[in-house]
Amino acid sequence: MLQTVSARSVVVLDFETTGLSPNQGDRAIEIGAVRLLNGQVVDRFQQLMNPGRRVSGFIENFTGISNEMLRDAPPCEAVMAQFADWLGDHNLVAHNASFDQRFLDAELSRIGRGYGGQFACSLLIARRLYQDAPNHKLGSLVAMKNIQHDGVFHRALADSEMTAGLWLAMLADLQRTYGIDTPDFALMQTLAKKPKSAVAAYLQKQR
DNA sequence: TGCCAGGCCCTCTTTAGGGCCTT
Repeated sequence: MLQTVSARSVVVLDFETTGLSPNQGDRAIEIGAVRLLNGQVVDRFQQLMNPGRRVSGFIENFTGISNEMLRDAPPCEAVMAQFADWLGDHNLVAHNASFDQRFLDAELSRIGRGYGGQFACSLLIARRLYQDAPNHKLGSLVAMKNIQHDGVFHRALADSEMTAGLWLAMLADLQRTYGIDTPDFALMQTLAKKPKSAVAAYLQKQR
């Protein structure tokens, strides 16, 4: 029964970080996530975390997360342990998932934790479904698909909510445009790997 | 000292280079 629930619900994840690469010493400073079940947000997770060092002025400006805000935040290790418990074995979605996966893996590895779910990338799927979009940045796709948002960008929970909205919009377009009744997670993962030229034919076969 | 991401994807490609995305 748990497996059925996990297969149908996904966690949409977003990190704010000190930089682009955990391999270069960058750390997470905020995690935001929503759990989607049957097209609805049924749970949320949001937490700032103290990476143990000061963040750059660029990151303060980019995210609006200041060193002062992080000073009293719990350490990454404590937050990530909470998140691992919350995440369980759910599958994951993120915009440019390879980025968030690298940080999730790096932060969980530090505390000897892991996760059982798999990732799907909303960026790779959007590049295939919306091939004529001017670009595939999260903010641009949110505007193009008229996805509701509160005007906050580059904060973890706000970005995860918008990514969740994009995910649902893509599922709806697969139903509407291609007649796929219940596009599941595995179909989305497969779609993300298809050559763009093969997308239409692949989706026709899934009807 | 000086350097510094990584993966996808296109093309003036594949014995490579550069733009797009994420912070």
